Amino acid sequence: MIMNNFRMTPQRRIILEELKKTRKHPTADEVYHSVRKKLPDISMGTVYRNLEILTKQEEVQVIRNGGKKKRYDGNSTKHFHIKCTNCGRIDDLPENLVGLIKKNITVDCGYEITGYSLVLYGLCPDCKKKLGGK
Amino acid sequence: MIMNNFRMTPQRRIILEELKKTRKHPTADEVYHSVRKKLPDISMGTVYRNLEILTKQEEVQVIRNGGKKKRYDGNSTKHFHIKCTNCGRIDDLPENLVGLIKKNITVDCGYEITGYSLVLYGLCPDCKKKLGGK
DNA sequence: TTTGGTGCAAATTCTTTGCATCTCT
DNA sequence: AGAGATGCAAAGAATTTGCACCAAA
Repeated sequence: MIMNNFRMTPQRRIILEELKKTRKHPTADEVYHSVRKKLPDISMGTVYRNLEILTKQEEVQVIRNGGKKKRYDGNSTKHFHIKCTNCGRIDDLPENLVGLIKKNITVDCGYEITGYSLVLYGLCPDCKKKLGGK
Repeated sequence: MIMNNFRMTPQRRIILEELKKTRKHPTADEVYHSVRKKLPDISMGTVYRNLEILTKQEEVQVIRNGGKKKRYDGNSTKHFHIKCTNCGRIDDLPENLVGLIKKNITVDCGYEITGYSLVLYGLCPDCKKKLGGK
C-alpha cells in the first residue's frame, strides 16, 4: 500500500462530515453509529480504517487521554481539551493557553519538541448540577 | 468489596518499590516482568489489580497519552511528561510549568477544574542521534 | 471466620487485519 | 488491469473479571 492516492469515497466523506459537524469528540463506535444512519451497511473496519487515514491526512486528530477509547476530533487545528471526570465528555478549550505554553516551554532535557497535548480534567456543568449535593 | 482496608502484601509492596525506583514510566507488562525477577509466580492479573489499587491510593499515577498502553509513574506528585514520538520513551519535565499553567487556567466554560495532564511530544536525545540524517 | 488477595484462565473491550469482492480510473 | 476501498469475520492486544483457594487480622 503506497497510500498517496486517497479516494474520497462516500464512506470517508460522511465520516468526515459527521466529525466536522459535531464538537462532541466521538469515539470510533459513536462515529460508526452516527454514520450508520446514513450508510446502514458500513462496517466498523471501514470506520477505523478511514479514521486512521483521515488522521494521517490531518483532517482529523485523535484525542487519547484518560480513557481506553480513542476519541476523534474533526477540528485538526491545535487546541486544548477539557474532560469531565464524571461522564467522560470532552469539550474544547479556548486558544489562549497555546501561545503561553509555547512561549514558556524551555525544556533543557535534550528533547526536540514537536508537539504537545494538554487535557484539563473537571466536572462539566451538567455533572456539577447532578452531583451538586456532594 | 468495600476496599477501605488495603493490605500491604509482598506483591503490592514490590510492585510499588519497582515503580518508585525507576523513572522509566513502565507499562503494566514491564512492571510484570521486573517484578517477576523477585516474585517469579506473580500473575498479570495481580499486577493489574495492584496497579489499580495503588493508583486509587494515589501512590502511583497513570499516564495515558498517545499510545494504547497505560504507563505507570511511581511519582504521584503532579508533574509533566515528555514523550518521544519515535521510541515511546517518556521522561519527566521540570516543575516550572505547573505554577504557570495553574495561574493562567481561567476557563469560562462552566467546568470545575480538578486536574490536568500535559504531555509534550518530541524526539529524545537518543532518537535524535539515530535519526540525525533526516 | 471474615475480608482482602492471589494465580490462573476465560472473558471483555477496543482496534486491527486477512480476504474475497467491488469501484474507480 | 491495477490500486485503493469495502464488508465481514477473525485475530490481536491490553485489560478486566470469575473462581477456587490462600492468608492475615
